[in-house]
Amino acid sequence: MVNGVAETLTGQAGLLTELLTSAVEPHLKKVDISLSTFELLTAIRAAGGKAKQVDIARRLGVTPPSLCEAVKAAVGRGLVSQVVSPTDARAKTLRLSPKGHSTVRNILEAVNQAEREMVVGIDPDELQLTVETLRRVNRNLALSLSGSIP
Amino acid sequence: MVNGVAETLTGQAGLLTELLTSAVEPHLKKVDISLSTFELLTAIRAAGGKAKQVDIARRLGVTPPSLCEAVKAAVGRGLVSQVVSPTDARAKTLRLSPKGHSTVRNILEAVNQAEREMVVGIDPDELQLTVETLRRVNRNLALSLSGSIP
DNA sequence: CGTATGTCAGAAGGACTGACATTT
DNA sequence: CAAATGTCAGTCCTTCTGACATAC
Repeated sequence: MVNGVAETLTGQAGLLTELLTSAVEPHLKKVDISLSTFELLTAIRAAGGKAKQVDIARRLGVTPPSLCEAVKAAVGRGLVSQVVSPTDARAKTLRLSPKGHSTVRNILEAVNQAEREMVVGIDPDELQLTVETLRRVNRNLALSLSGSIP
Repeated sequence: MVNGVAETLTGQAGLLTELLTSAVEPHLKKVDISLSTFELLTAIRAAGGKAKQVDIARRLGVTPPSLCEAVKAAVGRGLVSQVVSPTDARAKTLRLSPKGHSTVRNILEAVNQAEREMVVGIDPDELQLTVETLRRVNRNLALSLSGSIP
């Protein structure tokens, strides 16, 4: 096996994201929100009320029509508001409503608690080193990825 | 921020799996196979020709009817063969055909190359420690997850 | 006039639930 | 007879592509 450590590394990283998703799912179900809707809300939140729909679509990696439907549903549920841009009458900027804000905050609180529990009993320096190593791995991967596009 | 390191840890782990998926996607498209089909093939391969459909369904986390359709498609494309179990006439065991085997092997080769490239220039001991840390994090997370089910 | 933005309409993929035949 | 296994039928959700109106 020429590749053992890297294999287990990706395996454990994948397992981590899978477990974290499992930890969040019950809280999403509790407020009857799908994972993709949650990602939409966090993307809007991260953009800070300054993003047009096309920007959010790019950030989420979906097409404008797909985002349009998702936004329509979120608006219908009172989580998001659309505002026509003052500087461009074609564009609509997205903002979280108060309800949307509190919903995201509640779910993120659950995520944070899972994150706190998962590092119990582990040396902070060791964690820091792990994060650094993952960063370097990701940089390598992103580089070899962008290099293979042409 | 009480939770900084853990946040970035999950962020970097998520980024790693995302990047790895991006690295594999072109190779899947090249042989016109979806990610879910690829996961089906690897699950069958990992089971070593001894698994019934219901076992594979559990491993993949889907319902038996869903697996049934996926299997039907894979059989139709000559990637998988169904064999009625000698010991239980209700059950069908799944095996990869030669074509299925070579398909999986080709894609895994691409995955392995991406994995090799992503650890270039990183100390093997550091990688080993990172894997160990991730294992412990995952164990913590799995525990707190199973503990919150009742 | 060509481009950008959002939206509508139709189609496709993937998964689910419920019902069912067969076997244990 | 009750449970397990695979399958069929129908539905739902999500995303996509293509076409279009409006604004830049």
